[in-house]
Amino acid sequence: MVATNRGGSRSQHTAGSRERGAGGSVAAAIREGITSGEFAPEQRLVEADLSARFGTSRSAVRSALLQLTEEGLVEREQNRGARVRAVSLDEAVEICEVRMMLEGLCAAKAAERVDDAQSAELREIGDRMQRLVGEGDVLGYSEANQLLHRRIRELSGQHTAGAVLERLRAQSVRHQFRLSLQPGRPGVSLPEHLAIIDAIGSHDCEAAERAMRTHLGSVIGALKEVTPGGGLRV
Amino acid sequence: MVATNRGGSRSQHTAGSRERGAGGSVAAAIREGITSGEFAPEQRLVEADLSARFGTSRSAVRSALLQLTEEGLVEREQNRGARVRAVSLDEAVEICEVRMMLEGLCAAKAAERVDDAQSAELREIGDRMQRLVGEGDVLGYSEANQLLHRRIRELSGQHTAGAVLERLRAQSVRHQFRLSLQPGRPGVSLPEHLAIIDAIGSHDCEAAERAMRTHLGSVIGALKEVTPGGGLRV
DNA sequence: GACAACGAAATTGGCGACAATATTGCCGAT
DNA sequence: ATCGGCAATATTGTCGCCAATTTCGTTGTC
Repeated sequence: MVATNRGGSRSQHTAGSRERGAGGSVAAAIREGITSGEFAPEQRLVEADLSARFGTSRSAVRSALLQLTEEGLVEREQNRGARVRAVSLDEAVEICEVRMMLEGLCAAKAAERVDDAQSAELREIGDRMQRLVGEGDVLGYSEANQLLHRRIRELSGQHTAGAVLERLRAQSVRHQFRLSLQPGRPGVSLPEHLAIIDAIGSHDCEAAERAMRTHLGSVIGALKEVTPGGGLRV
Repeated sequence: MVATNRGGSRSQHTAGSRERGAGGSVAAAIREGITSGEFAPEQRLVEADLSARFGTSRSAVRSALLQLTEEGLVEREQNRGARVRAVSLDEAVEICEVRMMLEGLCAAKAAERVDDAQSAELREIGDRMQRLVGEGDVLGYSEANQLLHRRIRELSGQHTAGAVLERLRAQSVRHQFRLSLQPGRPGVSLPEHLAIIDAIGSHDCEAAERAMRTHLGSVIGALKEVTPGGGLRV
């Protein structure tokens, strides 16, 4: 018995978020439901209901919920089921502090690695952001914002940091969205974004890290200001 | 009712870590096996074998494996089973870069929050490290090293960063251990640790962050030097 | 002798059923 | 009317079984 054969040569992967099998697609569906707001925070996620809804078996839902628990999107209690995890404002701030560090790292690495075509692409995103702010397209700006951050992450080549950031983004998407709807917010964050793009384009690692930190520091300040009550849920 | 040996063997784990249910304790056992080196990298983890070994059902092992996959400790391939994930040197370096940022954050926050008793505790750990290095107790020094980093994490009050760091630590424990056995290594890292303790003790956030970054930068350098071949597995 | 096709063994994936536990509604006593 | 105990329900936890897939050994053919 046992088969302790080792030494297979698997190419290293990036711990990204590709789904596996049927259970994975169920997890993706539930994740989508949570991030899109269809499933509200603290809402109970009953296994039988979800299995009926997605037309799969209960065990598929079960393993999906287990996976999402690890990702920090759902909470489970012994014999009491799963529910959508509500991240408090304090947690959202903590997440932003981690982002400040990790995206700072990614920005520095990106500044070190980008070629001309790539920095031109970033500048194009910056131009689009500027135009969208001018047009008052808040939703479009929010999308471009996410795109810019993701692109910088990708350009950094930091798979570990990227995986961590992707998970944290899923957890705090609700706070992010709420913040993006705040009037006057784009006017503050736009120049910060442009500064990041400039620093990366001129291959200035330190400036890129500093600019990214400044930007996320500003996000933290805005988060605290919007809900000064403290650890309220959202 | 055939030989339905249920409830067979559990309850011997009073494990302090708040694992959930039987499946959780199985996950803890497998995790222990991986981090302790009992299960080698790339070694196959056959569900039936593990269930026999731990006296639990195959589904418990199955869900445990799923959880460990999310934690980044095992890899799974469709219809081909699970195996212990081998983290390459490149990945270990990436992990250290993330640690550099996140532990830097924790050090800064710790410097901001510690009271006198806590900083005295840190200084005591520093004294112990110094003594252990003098005695040539490499293993004891490695333990004290982990304790110091963990304690700083705890003092920082940063739960999000702490959770990320804990997961990354489990992934890179093998590289960490290998590095600690390197001759001359303690002599290099000891003063770095003492500098961190000093900075936190004097409530100097910036200095604490800088000292922690310097320390982990040195760890990265040592990692690269020990295995200059590149992305070899360990 | 090498190679391809075939078949048997091993292993995982998924499903339904049953047991354990928590929650809810109900009833009676104070 | 309220509170505590008790039964009914709802939901999760766990198990064994069977199908699907991969892997490995065998055999036949060129």
